[in-house]
Amino acid sequence: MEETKLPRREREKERQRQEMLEAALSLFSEKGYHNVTMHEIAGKAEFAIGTLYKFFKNKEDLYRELMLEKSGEFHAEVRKAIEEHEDEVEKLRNYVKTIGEVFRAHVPAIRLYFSETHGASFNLMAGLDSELRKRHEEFLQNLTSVFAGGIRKNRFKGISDPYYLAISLDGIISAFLFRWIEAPDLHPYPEDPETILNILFKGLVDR
Amino acid sequence: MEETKLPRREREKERQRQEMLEAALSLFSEKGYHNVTMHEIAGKAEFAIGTLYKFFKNKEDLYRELMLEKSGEFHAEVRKAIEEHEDEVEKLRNYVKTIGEVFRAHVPAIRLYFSETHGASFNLMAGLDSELRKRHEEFLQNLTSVFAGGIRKNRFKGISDPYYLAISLDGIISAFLFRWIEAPDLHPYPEDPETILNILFKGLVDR
Amino acid sequence: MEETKLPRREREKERQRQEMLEAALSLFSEKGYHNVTMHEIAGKAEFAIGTLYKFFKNKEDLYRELMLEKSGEFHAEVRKAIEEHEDEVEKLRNYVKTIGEVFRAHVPAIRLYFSETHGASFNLMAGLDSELRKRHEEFLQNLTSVFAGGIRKNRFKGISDPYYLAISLDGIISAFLFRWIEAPDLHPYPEDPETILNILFKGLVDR
Amino acid sequence: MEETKLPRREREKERQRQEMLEAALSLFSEKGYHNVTMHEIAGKAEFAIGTLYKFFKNKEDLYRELMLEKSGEFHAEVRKAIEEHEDEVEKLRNYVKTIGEVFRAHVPAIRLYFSETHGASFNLMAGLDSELRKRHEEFLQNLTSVFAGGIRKNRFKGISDPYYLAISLDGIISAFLFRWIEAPDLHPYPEDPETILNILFKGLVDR
DNA sequence: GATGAATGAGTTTTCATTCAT
DNA sequence: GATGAATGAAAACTCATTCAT
Repeated sequence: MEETKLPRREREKERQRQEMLEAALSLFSEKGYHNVTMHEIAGKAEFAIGTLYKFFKNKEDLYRELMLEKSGEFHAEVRKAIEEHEDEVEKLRNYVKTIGEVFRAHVPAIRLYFSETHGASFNLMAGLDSELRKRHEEFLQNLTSVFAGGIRKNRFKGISDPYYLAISLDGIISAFLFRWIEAPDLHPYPEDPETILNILFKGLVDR
Repeated sequence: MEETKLPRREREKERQRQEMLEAALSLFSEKGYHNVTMHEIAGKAEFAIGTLYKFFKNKEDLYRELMLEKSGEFHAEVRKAIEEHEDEVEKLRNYVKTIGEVFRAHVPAIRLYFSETHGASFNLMAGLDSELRKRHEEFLQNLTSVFAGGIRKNRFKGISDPYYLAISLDGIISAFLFRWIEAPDLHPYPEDPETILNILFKGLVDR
Repeated sequence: MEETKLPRREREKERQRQEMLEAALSLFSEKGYHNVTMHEIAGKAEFAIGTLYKFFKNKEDLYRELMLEKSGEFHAEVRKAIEEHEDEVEKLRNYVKTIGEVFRAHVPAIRLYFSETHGASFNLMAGLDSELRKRHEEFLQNLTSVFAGGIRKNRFKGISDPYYLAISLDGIISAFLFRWIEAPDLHPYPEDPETILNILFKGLVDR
Repeated sequence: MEETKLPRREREKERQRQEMLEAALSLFSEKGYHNVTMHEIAGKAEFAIGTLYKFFKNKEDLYRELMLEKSGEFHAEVRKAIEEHEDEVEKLRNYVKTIGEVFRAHVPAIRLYFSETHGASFNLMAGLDSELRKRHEEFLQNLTSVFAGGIRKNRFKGISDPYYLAISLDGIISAFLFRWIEAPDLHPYPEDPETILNILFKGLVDR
């Protein structure tokens, strides 16, 4: 019985940490990093400000951990989507579909993520930046392998470099998703993954 | 000689304004809006703080005017690139090439632009946001017309919706440029526009 | 013993608040609202500037609360002086005497009070102004009742309107007190209330 | 001809000075000393800021001169009212009447005057204060003489000290006028001087 | 002599962070 | 271990005043 005590402590602690991160995410995504105070976060999470600082060294640290955690979950889901199927076309289809679902499920985190990866944080948090970028690059490598594999296996014919194809698919999807985030009703993300994939597969053909 | 007197005043004023905007741009793009103080900007532009406030009502106003001005120049150059040629393929080629040049010429402004259009500004400056987005949307409409025209004139065959093609080309280019901005040496923007256009034209073909 | 714990917190807080108000009063009364900085007040009260702002939303708020509190104490003492006695002449006598004592005890507050009620605050703080004036008007009504009562009960004969008599007594006392505030040694406030009352009672008689 | 040239210059200068003082008076009386900027005054008077500083050493100086000038006019009119008649009762009657007219004619100046003499400027402008007070004291001496004269000549019987009577009449009138300034409709200044004089003459009589 | 552009000291206010209880 | 009162550095912005043209 005694041996569960500490783990319970741990679990309790982790639960509190999550509550704080959740409060922070919701506030950051709504108002932006600089327009949220540590007191607000503590208040929303229903902890004392001192307690917040017990869990996170400072505001930047809190932000960093939040971003890393969310980006971890995010990439895990997307990577799984790619690995799930054998066939490369199916992998791509599933990727396009999954990323839409993930976005829908995590709008606040995504808003923050975009702001970090495509955006204004600049040197704000140099360290965080580089970690997120590393993960993005890793993911691009995964996607590159899918394209390379598909070409090798003659599943489809890739005239362009697989890495470039990966960057491009990522860019296309980002463009659609970014527009969707800004105005979900005006710019829906295509239900059918084919809509997006076809842009690459046969978007334009020279006469 | 007397008749140049008043214009000279005006020109002098405009020159000062530009110096202030230039200083602001360089600082904002390096450190981000919230990490730059008005004193820093005034200092870098070599004016007293009071003088800065003579030209711009407040920090937000300075930022807004900076963004609108730069985005105006930027869009003008890109639009010209599209309108310059008759042939649609040539239009696209020129667009891809020009945008690379524009980026190279205005790195700091672009960093800021990305941060505003793809980024973290949240509600910070609702008015600016919407103006910049409007311009981007207008540009996408221009690009859509190019695709639609090319298809109509049988210059190339577009399987996908022209609007989607516009979004996609924009997305692909953004992806390349964003990577280039982050690490120019590691991720050069393709010299030859064909490299990017081919991703759309024959990037991938179903077996 | 435990039950005193929370009240002690409260009492401690109130004590600090009073220290801040006291510092503010002394500075405001010496130099005037606009010539006192929040840092000065914090410094004099021996608190950090942030602590001052924990207690008062802003400078105006601090001023308002100070004035309302002091004016409350002030009016309470004077009203009590009027209500204490049965006989109207005695009421007036006691009022003239008490107001002198109150002034002597609260010189700095009085200086501020004068500046607000007879003075230069203009539209600076519309809300405060009106509250203080309301209280003064209420007090004049009390005084009017005393005069009316004295006349009704044949305690003395009032040729003039009781309300005018109230305004006048207030004006006479103010004139004496204002002069005393400016130069206590040169213009002492009459020790004997009769000196002032007699001005009204038989100051001047037509031949 | 030449000798009129300089006087004309002088006169022109004085006219400009008056325009500046008038603009300042209107703004100060409306918003209070600290809420008016030198630029506002220059703007309202339609002069350049530099020109304003040619006429007045600084803001305080402008204020001082404004107050001294207005108080000079004011006291001259009132003194004249006292001196005009032979009979002391008539003097007082005329004084009460005239002061009401002067107030009506110079509301903005009066507001400022009250704020200076009964009010909040404190040490703001020690020098000014003392000059204005000196004039007020002089005026009280004039009034004292009237009371003393009236008593001596058996024109009326003064039970109280003539100086005290002067202070009191001044206080009564101030009380009425102050109320009138604050709310002219609610608290009109008595049309008939007798209303006020009777408060002193037979306001209250012991049974 | 008039002008008004330029100056920068000084003010209010916020908020990340600490530490005694 | 949690708390939240206290801190004070730092930022945006104003405005009296000067002085080159």
